[in-house]
Amino acid sequence: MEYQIKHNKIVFPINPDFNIYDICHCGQLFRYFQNNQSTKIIAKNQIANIFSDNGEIIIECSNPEFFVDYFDLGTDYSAIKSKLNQNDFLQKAVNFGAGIRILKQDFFETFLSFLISQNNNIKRIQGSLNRLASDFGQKVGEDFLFPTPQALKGVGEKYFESIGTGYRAKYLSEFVNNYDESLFERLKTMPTNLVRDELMKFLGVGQKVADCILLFGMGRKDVFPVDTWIDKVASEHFGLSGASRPDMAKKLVKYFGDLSGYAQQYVFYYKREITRKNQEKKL
DNA sequence: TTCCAGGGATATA
DNA sequence: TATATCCATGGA
Repeated sequence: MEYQIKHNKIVFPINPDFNIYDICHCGQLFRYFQNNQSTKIIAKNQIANIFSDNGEIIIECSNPEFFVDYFDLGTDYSAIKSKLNQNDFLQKAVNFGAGIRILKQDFFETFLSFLISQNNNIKRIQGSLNRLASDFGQKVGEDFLFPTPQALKGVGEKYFESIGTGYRAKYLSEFVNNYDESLFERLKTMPTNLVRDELMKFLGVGQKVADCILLFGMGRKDVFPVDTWIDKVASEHFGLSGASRPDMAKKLVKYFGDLSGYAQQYVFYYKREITRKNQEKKL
């Protein structure tokens, strides 16, 4: 995507390949805050305010290079979408969530976020993560950055229970106390299947959580995380009814190849939002 | 009140 | 290897 960096801003024309509402609501990040005027995203130790003005999208931040990478601005999403459009269901999903981008999020933050996510709902995940940030993250103005691994060293199960993570508190405590900064460096050049095996050695990490960490925290697109929503779609629209979730993931990756991660996000967002809107109609 | 949420650990066969 | 049960908790 064509963009310009001006002082503390990234600027580009409003276009169909970037929609901040789609980006925030497609379930890949949890620490976003929206009002009528703008959207604030806190990612790792960086803060961005995103708004539109005079036909342009403006991403205001102190570190533009960080957010050029974060929003994956170097990737041509039009090309990806036109390939996915060859599938009928994907065409609807892509049309619905046309402004999605797969964010390149921090490994440690993604790991913690998706440990909390299992058998949980997005509202509660957001609440837990924001309480974690306000208790252990650096304060910048009225905001809190995501806590560093060092800041969370020694934090116990009781604390994680107190921020509403339920039975996952044990997983979180184990992770922050065993986390080694060299982990990401060790994994980042390994093949996806081997990385998945390594991630699944952590308590509380199964294939789905591992695949989310691979997709959102390691930039791997050859994964298709299968959660309850993807399970429904795979059963209803891809002829995979009755298959186990790992089997669904395997078949979906075989079909979508290196575009799997993108396809998964469009499908997840579409299915979840359509279901939510249908439920609102019934009220 | 019951069901569900970006599932996984554990026990059992 | 495959299936059944249990796990905290807030929202609908």
